[in-house]
Amino acid sequence: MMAYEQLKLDNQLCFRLYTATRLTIGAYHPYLNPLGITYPQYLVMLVLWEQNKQPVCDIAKSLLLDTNTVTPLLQRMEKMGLVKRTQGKEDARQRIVSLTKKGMEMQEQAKHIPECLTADIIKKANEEEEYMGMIPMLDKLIEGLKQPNK
Amino acid sequence: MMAYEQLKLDNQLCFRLYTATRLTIGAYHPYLNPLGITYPQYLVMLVLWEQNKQPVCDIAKSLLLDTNTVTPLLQRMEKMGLVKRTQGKEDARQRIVSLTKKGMEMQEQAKHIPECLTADIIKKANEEEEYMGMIPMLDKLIEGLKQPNK
DNA sequence: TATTTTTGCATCGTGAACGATATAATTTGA
DNA sequence: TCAAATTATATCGTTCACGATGCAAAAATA
Repeated sequence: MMAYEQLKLDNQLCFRLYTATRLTIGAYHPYLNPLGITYPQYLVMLVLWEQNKQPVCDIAKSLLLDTNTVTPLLQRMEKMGLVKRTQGKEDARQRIVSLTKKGMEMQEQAKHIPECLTADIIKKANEEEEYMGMIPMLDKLIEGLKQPNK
Repeated sequence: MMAYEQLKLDNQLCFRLYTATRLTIGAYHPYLNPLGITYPQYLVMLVLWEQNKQPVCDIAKSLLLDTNTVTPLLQRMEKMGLVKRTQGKEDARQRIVSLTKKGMEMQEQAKHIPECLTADIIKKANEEEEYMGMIPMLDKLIEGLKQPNK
């Protein structure tokens, strides 16, 4: 049985994206484990540190995720004492998510993570420029594909 | 409260990788749904079409995954009638995974998926060269980070 | 050879992703 | 104004990822 050339794993861009993502998220573990949060939870923290008190839908929009992913994530984070969720005043459907004291203080502990991670990647895979060079392509890819989530 | 510049979502390479991956996998849905398989299952099929009859560990190695991810995946695929798993003869610990007739026939239906996907992405996000240009960088990134799974 | 270590596979538990669906509040528009 | 459509959130079920752990077979080593 012969594989079609185009079906070979080695010719798949998506498989590379998928693998690179998994491994890169794995590289965050040494820094996120001490904080007790996962990578998706870290992303939510980034969003809230940048802009506190947001309805669930805005957080979801920033992360290009649906609420059925974000809601349980926030529920776990609330249970951990990182955020609280209050009823919206103007729009009663909305749940406004805000950082607790603990959630705000975590920013200080997290502020070196990006540079640590860059350093780790450079050390293991060399050359920073190249990775940064991917950014415009990834952005274009995301922009083109993100329609469903508006 | 001010966010540190480096903690802004917009400065995160990994978030882009993560999002681009999710959206790209999503772009496979129109083609994988008719086959009744998921994207990770499609990856397993790619591996087996390229080389039938492999122990679980080899499949896992190809995909840079651990057996605790691959085993349940294969169990589901066996239940769907795509593969069968037999005891290894030389090494009794191994489970040899092979394609069923149904699994082999699926290759014919799948052979146009890569070009369809490329066409979709080009149509939505323009310019093929750029995405292909990411391949060497992703490979280097993967190579540098993949140590744990050997 | 006997013991230790490693390897291959499996199971369990947790946390995402995401399709499908539900519910209530808001908005639209006939 | 009142029904219909939309929006914001939540719940449920399934499938991945993956850490932790267990077990038996094989390999390494004393």
